[in-house]
Amino acid sequence: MSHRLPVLVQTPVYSQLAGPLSYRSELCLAAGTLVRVPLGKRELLGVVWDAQAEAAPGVTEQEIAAEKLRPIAAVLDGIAPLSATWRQLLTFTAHYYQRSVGEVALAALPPQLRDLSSVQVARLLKRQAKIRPSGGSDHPAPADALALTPEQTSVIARFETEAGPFLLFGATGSGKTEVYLRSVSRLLSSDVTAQAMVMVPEINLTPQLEERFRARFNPLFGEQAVVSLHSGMSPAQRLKSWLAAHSGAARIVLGTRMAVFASLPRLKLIIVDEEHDPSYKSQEGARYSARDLALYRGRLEGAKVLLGSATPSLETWYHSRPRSQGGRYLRLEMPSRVGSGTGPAALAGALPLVRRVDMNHQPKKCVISPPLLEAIGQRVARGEQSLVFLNRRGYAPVLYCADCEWKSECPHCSAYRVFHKIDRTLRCHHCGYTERVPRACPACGNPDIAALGRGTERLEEHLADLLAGLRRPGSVSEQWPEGEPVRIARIDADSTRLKGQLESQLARVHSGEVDVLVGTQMIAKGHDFRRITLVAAINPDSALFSSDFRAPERLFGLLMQATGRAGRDADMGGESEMWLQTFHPKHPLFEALKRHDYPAFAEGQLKERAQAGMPPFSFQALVRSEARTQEVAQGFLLAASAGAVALLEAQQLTEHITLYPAVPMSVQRVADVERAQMLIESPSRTALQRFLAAWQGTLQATRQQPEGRGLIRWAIDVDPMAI
DNA sequence: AGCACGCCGACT
DNA sequence: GTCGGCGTGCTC
Repeated sequence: MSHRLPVLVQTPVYSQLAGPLSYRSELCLAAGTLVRVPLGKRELLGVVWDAQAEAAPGVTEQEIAAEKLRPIAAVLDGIAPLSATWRQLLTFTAHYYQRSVGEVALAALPPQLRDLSSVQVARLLKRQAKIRPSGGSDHPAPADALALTPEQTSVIARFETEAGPFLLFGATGSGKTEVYLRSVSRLLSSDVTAQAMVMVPEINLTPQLEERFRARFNPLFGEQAVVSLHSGMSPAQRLKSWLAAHSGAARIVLGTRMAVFASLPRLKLIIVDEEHDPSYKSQEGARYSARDLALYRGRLEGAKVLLGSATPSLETWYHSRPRSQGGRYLRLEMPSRVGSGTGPAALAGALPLVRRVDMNHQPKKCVISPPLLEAIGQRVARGEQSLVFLNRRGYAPVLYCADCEWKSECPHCSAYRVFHKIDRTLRCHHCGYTERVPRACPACGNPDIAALGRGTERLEEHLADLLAGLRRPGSVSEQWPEGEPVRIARIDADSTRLKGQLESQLARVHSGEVDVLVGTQMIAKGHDFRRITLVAAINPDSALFSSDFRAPERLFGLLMQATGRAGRDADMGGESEMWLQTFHPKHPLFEALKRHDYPAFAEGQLKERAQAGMPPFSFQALVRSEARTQEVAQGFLLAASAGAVALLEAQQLTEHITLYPAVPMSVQRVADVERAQMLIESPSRTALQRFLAAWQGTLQATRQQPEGRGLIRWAIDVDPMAI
């Protein structure tokens, strides 16, 4: 007897094939089974899906005659079927973010699984089974013997006894990672099959976390206990990690946002470190938030969820207000820094002093104000390190001709090309278009073209100039009778492009070889610098008056994180400083930062958001469209919103949904493609979801109509990060 | 999305 | 006379 099986393959929503496809099979395969199926001339990886699954939004389902069904090509029977909760997680993700289930589910599997034949997979599994080591010894994890601070002890106790989800609100350097390690350790020792997932925002941060987890857990649970999942791994490594997690052999999965979709049959704990980080929101394909999905998945699977941050997202902060006021997460606080135990008790764990330099009272056009320069000089003289932070890479953001007003515009984007002095190029940071710097103005021939503004390259050069007279202490030698000159290093996306460069640069800083480190936000995140006693933000003002309502939140988080880089060694903690050069020293954001007072900052922001009816007090979605001309891009959105009005009437949602007009995106043209967007807002998440699901069909239909002619693509971004 | 079929321009 | 441009159409 032959069965009719629904199978998901990787097809996008707008392909008319968005729902599961039907195939014939002699075997009645369980939902979740991986198969290979023919589609047209191709053979694709598919997942047997649940029979009752409804069609994708905007697609009308039609039954295909039994005799026209094609048979399944192969069954990957070495791999256990994906669980019902995994399927539910992916179904939810697809619906919530308005994509097809096939696209989302197949993208969540390791890419190599899609290319491998069933024979190759079987061979691989055989090899894996052979090398599987037996579990580790039952020695207690060595580091679990270390003393915890009272704050850590109390947080762990509450985490164990209460339900969550939890927000671990801990200052930088308060020992959040130790809490993660301890919670995982307790779980895995008390439940011999339990699995845990730990997410970090960036690939850069995984090696250092992986090292700590391996050191702690490999001796206990064997070599396969800890695996990583992130896009920097080779396809083969990713498949291996994925299979280890799926089979239950891996007890701990570390990874970036993609890890939230890993198959973990015995998942009991999910940790989201630096939960506020925008990297958790995907900007490609399904625009999912791995943090939000972690919470959903935790609820679905009965796993505890722990979000950690020193500067939580305002959404999380709001949801973690006291339960008596309607809060849904439990807030656990660790306000104090951990002292290393070697320094004087009074200084151990002190937070850096925040100093504001009022740039209105400094020499005009100075980049490093005299008092800051003086302070950096003092650090150099004492053999301490400084970190100078500027969120703009390259030498200068624009070249300019004073004679004819020519500017280094990108011919393909509505943006300026950035001058990179190192290789004498003009580079567009949006489309990558690169040219050699012209010797003279390309418009009028004036040989005297100027660099406007500054990036990290120029700052590095400028600092070298300013500090040229200084000598490193104790460096007098035959070669340097007056002592060696100050050493400056730069860390940004350009100086760390090649593999291993970031590591070697960081090693130079750690060894004390570098006196002053210049860099972008890359250096503000996570890296544990021991000898830095001064951090300076050169120009943090630009984000203060941004049109993006989330800009202050991001700036505060970034500056707080940067502040956290200073004085992590307790011996120096009390004397370390964070310097801010600003034209608005009295701005409430800086006032709160000075007091290290995130709650006050958050309260102010939440008040503003509540008044303006913005998230978390409302829910948003963005439709973006791309075309050769701005008229077509906006015309498509305009036509689709006309359809939306009728839809809202029919759904009786007119009162609950606000449609904003289509506007050009802030960077209107990228790589010769014009971009437009349109905001949809609602105080109710359910109403927004209902509307979007129905509107999906209108958007697809609009594309076929005259208004859709010339449209390159469109996409919905639910809960967008930036508007 | 892939991959076909299908009809008009510059090359061996 | 062919190779190849990408415009529409189909895939359980």
